[in-house]
Amino acid sequence: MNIGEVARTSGVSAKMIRHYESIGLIRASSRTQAGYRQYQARDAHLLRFIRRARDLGFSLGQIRHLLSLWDDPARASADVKRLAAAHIADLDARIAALTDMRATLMTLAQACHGDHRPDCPILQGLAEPPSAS
Amino acid sequence: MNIGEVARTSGVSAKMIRHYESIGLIRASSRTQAGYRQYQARDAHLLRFIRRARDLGFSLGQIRHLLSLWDDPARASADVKRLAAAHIADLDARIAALTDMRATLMTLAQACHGDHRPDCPILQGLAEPPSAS
DNA sequence: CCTTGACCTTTCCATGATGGGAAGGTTTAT
DNA sequence: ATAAACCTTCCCATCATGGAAAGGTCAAGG
Repeated sequence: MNIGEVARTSGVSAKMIRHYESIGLIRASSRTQAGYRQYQARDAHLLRFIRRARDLGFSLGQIRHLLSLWDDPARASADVKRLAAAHIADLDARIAALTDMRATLMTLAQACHGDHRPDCPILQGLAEPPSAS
Repeated sequence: MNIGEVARTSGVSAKMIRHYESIGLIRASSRTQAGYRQYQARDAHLLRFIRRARDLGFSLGQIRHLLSLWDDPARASADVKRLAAAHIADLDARIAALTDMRATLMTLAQACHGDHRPDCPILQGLAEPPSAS
């Protein structure tokens, strides 16, 4: 399989596959005489794993860790769970931060007439210290 | 006021103030003979505006727009409100994406024993196509 | 007057994950 | 033989931010 085909079947772009190889996330594939990378079905499997982990928001560093656990028959599932729990905590923090922004912005936007006049509570809210009340 | 002081009073780092100047988000300040940037109270005010907008998650591009509206006495508040609404929609999309990740990950993590054994539904979920059920 | 420490200056590099594009080689099909 | 569709490496860009280097300036104290 050339890189284009494995990209198609794994959902990871050829660009990213080369990148993952360059940072050592995946092992360098074999090459044809012309220098083309050659992949097997298990490479596609691995890339799909990475793709799904990315879709769940894991960083490449965390994925590196997940892959080493995946690869280790003597792993403890507790280690995987701990990694997942840490990531969930991170997601929670990000969701909370975005939700706070959204709430503040909604409050300001709701107070804004949104007409042809210049008076705007949104700009006022940005210009003045956020009132605690 | 030197850059350090205005950084302290505005909450924007000196590094970022120079950066904002270099990309034209704020005008270049006057300089002392020695080349030190000099700021006035209104510069601190402007930087605080930028800081609050950043805290609400606006991009520098959006802030550029917000600043031009802030500066325009003939603005229509509808334009500000539209910008805010677009940003709220963006926040909503990001919150939804993160919430989806969190839910999927929680489902997998809850099924994981988290003990010394290698069997792990989290890794299985990443290795296999997510089941639709 | 000189030193020291706390400022300031510019410039280059790094992050994280991804994409774009250039310049060139290969393979395949017409 | 040629064109299309691949592939290769290398460099650059994103976005907002920080770090560090190498050097100039200023104020306080010996």
